[in-house]
Amino acid sequence: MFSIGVLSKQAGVKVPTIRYYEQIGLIDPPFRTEGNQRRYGEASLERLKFIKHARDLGFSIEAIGALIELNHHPDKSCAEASQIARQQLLDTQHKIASLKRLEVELQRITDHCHGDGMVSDCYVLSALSDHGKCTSEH
Amino acid sequence: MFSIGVLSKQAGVKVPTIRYYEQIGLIDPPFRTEGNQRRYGEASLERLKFIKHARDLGFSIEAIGALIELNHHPDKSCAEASQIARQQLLDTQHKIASLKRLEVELQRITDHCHGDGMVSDCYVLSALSDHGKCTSEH
DNA sequence: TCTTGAAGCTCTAGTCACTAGAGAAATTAT
DNA sequence: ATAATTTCTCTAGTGACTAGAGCTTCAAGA
Repeated sequence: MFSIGVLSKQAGVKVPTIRYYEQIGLIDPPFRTEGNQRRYGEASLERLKFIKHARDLGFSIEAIGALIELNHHPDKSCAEASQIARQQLLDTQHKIASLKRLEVELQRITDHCHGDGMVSDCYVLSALSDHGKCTSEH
Repeated sequence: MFSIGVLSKQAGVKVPTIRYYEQIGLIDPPFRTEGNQRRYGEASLERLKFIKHARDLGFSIEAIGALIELNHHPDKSCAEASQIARQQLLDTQHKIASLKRLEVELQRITDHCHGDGMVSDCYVLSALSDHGKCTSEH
């Protein structure tokens, strides 16, 4: 049995975040000492690590909740879990593609401006004013 | 002079967002009709398009505020504008690099799971439980 | 055993950039 | 004149936390 501070360090999740996860029902309320302090066991640590890892990979709290719910039914098919992960992969790929388009535009804009002119001639400012100068959609 | 609805359509920014921008001081309060409705001119449209474009490129409201402020001093050096844009480019590149690492892990996780097994054997769930299975840091 | 200082508790409010909804008033079209 | 649409203000909600106030409990050293 360990305190919330120890759990926090073990899992790499901040103390207020753990309390927040409990508040929204993502983790179960733990035992309490007589003085009302939280005490956790190994199972809590494992779950919190799971959550942390999934958050780091970009899963939403909602998706993580669904995965945990699935985990409670070991005899069910894992099709749903697979689907959630695949969707997360697609979302990530879309974000990458979108950011790459922005990168191209930003590179073009900054390449044109060396920061040594006057504001009135600044390509950064004029490019932002005029979407027509962009080479692709975004 | 046109209404907030027309401005909204012209700039591609939703009506409540325009009011929000006014509230936080990103755009100036416009004229009002006798009946208290907002009426805008061309200058407002240009500024709103500028904001929209910069937002689409990922600039924060704060950065946009700084760029607008610069725009009010045409005789100053554009070094600061250039710096803001370069920082935005760096941020974007970091985000892309980070998302690419996540993509690799997600791809690996989903490749291992065809969704036809049982939850108890699911690679998605076990991979999320065990960071040690990851091939790179994230 | 006492004391001190760290760690814990609850609760509220703030972050960012909006978005949604209620209920009333103004404007536009028929 | 009436009906339909738009606009107004205001409050509250979103996601995923983070920060702070003011209080209590715990663990370690003297």
